[in-house]
Amino acid sequence: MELSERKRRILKAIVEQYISTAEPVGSKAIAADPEMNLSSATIRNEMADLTAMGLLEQPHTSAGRVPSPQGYRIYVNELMNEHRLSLEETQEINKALKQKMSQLDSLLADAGKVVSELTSYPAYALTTQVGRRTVRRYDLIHVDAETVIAVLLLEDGTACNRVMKFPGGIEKDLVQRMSTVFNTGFTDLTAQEIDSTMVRAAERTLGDEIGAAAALASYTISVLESGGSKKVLSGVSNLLTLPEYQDVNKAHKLMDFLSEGKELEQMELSQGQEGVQILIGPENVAEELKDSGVVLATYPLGNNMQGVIGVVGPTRMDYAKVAAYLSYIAGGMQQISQGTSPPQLPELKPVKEQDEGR
Amino acid sequence: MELSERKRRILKAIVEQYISTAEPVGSKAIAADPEMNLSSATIRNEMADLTAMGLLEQPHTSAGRVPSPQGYRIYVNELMNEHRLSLEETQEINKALKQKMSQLDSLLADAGKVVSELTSYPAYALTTQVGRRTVRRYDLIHVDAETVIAVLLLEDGTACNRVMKFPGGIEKDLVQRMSTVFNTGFTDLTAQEIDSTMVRAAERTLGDEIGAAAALASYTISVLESGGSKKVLSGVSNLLTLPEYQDVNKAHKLMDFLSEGKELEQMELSQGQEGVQILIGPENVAEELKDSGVVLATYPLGNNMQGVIGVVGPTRMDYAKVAAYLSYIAGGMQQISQGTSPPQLPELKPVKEQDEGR
DNA sequence: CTTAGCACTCTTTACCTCCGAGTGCTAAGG
DNA sequence: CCTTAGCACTCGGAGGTAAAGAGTGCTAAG
Repeated sequence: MELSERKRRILKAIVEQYISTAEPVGSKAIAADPEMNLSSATIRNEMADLTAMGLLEQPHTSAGRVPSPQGYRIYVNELMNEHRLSLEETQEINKALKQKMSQLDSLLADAGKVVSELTSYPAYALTTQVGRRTVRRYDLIHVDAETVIAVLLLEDGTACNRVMKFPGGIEKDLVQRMSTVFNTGFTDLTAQEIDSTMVRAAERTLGDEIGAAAALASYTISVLESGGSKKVLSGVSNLLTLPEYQDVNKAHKLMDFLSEGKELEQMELSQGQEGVQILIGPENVAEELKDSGVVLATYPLGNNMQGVIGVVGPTRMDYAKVAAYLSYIAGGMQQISQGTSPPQLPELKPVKEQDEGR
Repeated sequence: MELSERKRRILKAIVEQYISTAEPVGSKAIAADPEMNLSSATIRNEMADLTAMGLLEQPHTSAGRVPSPQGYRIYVNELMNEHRLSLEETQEINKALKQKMSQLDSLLADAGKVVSELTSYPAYALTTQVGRRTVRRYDLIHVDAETVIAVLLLEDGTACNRVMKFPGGIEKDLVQRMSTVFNTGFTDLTAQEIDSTMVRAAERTLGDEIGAAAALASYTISVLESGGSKKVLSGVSNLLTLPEYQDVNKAHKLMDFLSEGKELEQMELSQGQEGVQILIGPENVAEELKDSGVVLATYPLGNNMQGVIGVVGPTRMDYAKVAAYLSYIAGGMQQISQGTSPPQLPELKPVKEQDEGR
């Protein structure tokens, strides 16, 4: 069936109404809109059509309609007005970001916090590595008889360290030889390329009986695998204010899922993508998100790194607004990370189209 | 009124029953205990007394009794059996800790996670600095003509690094001398004690014209100022499984409060204290915790640092068990941070007495 | 094609009653 | 004098029913 202009207007009205009330919306409520010069009966007919087309759903016979994920999709792709950030909104965001813009590490955390505060939904902030991640150079500092600091300089120019303790003591000589062995044998390798035979070989070469090589190798792998990716989750408890999560069980499941950080996979999927993405209900990969909505904004972050900011909420989320916020903040993050000052003007990318998700 | 031996036994039974069921407990339930050779009528009389003494409360006339905060206090101070960790329990803890015991940084986070998983309550892990925060040792790694990695080993045993770029190039010799200068002149100083005259003096001594010393000094200050206090919260969503937080509103308030990290003040109060502390209901300073229980374990953490692990739960928490867990894990954390291997044997400190809280 | 009208469906809410758990009190028994 | 059996009483929770309300689909008329 064709999606007439009128049907589109009705769908839009329904989605927006539902977004703000979280209650199934009936024909009368729509007819009440002065913009809509139609009687409730006519609207009922149209709604019946929209339901038949799979864009609306009916919780039960005598309830109003609720947008289906497909309905949301159409709304997001075609019907949604872009939310223009008001001057106050941008000022608010700028203020919040500026206050916290002390360090990139904490910036990430704070960006998440800002987003979750502004949107009242849980928010994610994370960085991921796009390309090959390897160690360029090892430095081992022998601090005292039992302590070594391992410093790994990665190919992307960042360094990380770990204090390693060897209760039985560790020889300075062993540390030095280990440094040589690792710098020749373990550089330019990804986490996958390091395997236990290599480690055992190194142990033999070194005469290492205290597992020092193994410890260093496993640290290396953990660093490489962590993908330099950091992630921060903020504002989970916001879920509890939403009517859809009044059911403690439901809330608990989602919160658990979020704190586990598993949805990272989801976000990794979106790595290639640029700009703002919206994932509605079943379009999400993770089972736990099948009836939630996710809005993601990605931004480049130098050195093969990519930042992602994400918001998780009910399917009935105010996509227009959230997308605008995320887009703006992602832009700000990018600029900050490039050392330029925080953004002063709202600059919105159009919301990206994307496949219909069944 | 005197607290007879029999009353004490009854109070103990009531508290324990309530801890495990979360339901008001009636006289019959207590009388059913074969240890208790009394009829329900007698118990009722005693319960009436205990209620008069303010140790029990009655939600409504025809419900059983619930321990009052004072009742808990007496239970915790005098009646509670110390929970001996079973072999399985210690093994479980050790296993969990060992798996995660990779790095002190993440150890903190992981300790919190372990605790919250083991106890099914939200858990806090944090370190605070009691006294001075200083650098113990500087290591400078000259990577290439333009690049130096500075590694700072702090007094608390953690290390941090930064990659420093000098676009005009930096001499290996300068780096080496700088290392000496900083190791002699800038260790054991707090952020406040480092001032610009020192930095200028160092620059002169070094013949440093590229601001290397200044860069290192400012990095040092930023690290020291960042206040080594870290805190991690885990397992908040566990609240939602508890019957007392089925009320979404209540849960939300507490969760919000916890994520804000405000109760840190609370924990700071307990800084001086050693060992395990238990704070019941109104004994908590924070309004939001007035009907929760908090168990805290503190442990020394190298020079001037102190670690705190805390668990927040309903007043009806299994204090004996939680205290045992925390005490054990705090002991483990301390040992790990001192570089010895993870603990193998349960070693419990007696639960500390403490003033009655009004 | 639109719309008023109407019968019908289904949820929500209020209200009521009944049941059971638990109490406090009294009186009898050791 | 303490313990215990018995009993009347209280009160919250479960279950059931009825009424209210919201919304629908269909029909027929404009």
